[in-house]
Amino acid sequence: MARKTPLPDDALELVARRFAVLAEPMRLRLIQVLFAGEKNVNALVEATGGTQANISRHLQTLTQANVLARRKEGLQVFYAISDPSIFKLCELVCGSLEKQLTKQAGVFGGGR
Amino acid sequence: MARKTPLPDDALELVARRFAVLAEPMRLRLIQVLFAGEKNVNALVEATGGTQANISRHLQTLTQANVLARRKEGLQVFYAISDPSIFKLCELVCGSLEKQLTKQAGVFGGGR
DNA sequence: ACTAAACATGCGCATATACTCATATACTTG
DNA sequence: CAAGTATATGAGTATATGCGCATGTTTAGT
Repeated sequence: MARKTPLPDDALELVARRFAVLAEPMRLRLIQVLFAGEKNVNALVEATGGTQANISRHLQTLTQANVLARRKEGLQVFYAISDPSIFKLCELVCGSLEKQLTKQAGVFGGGR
Repeated sequence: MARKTPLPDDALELVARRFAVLAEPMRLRLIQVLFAGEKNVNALVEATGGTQANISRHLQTLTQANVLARRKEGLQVFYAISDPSIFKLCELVCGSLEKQLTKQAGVFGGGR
């Protein structure tokens, strides 16, 4: 992003939208659960403890942002992470936050 | 983030907040301008074309999130990027978006 | 002490969006 | 075709937040 030409407003809004998609705890929870692999909606509802309607909406948001991929199989719909950069994104943010929080309490599990 | 222990809700909210800070075009604009180095508020107002009040608020948000560092010098206040992970974050998102948009129009400049 | 400059902040408005409830749609099975 | 299951969506509400306007606060100069 250290480019000579500044990003136009259109591009900035796209980047902002991208970050906004990741700015909700429930969506992060879904992403985290999907790190283990593809899951159908019902499994995600149970894993997250959310309501079916709400989970469905979040899945729609994540899919429209091309973060998740949607695969329909009979009655069920399976979702999976489709953008590999999500892994690094989350690692970066977690690492940065851990550094910041080292001075304070340990909200994060153990290490790394 | 592919850890065995799932992140607790507290941590997820922290991560979400982190992303939310980066989910505003004007804040991204500020960050982009600051990639070139430390600047005072007036310079940032002129560079972004925003109002002084609004820029000041965004700077406060970014500083509270430890994305920027604040340095007071006489009448002026200088801001600079304090979290180096911001660079990689923006690169990752931009790269991912460019890939997605390759099929469509070229909103981005030339492409690194 | 007064004035001016640089920055921050209280307040109100408008908009966005996450959530819940109820209902609709799509598909399978009998 | 009827009924049931899995998922999606429309409507309404509550909360959050970005913006503009006006004003407050801090510091420098005379």
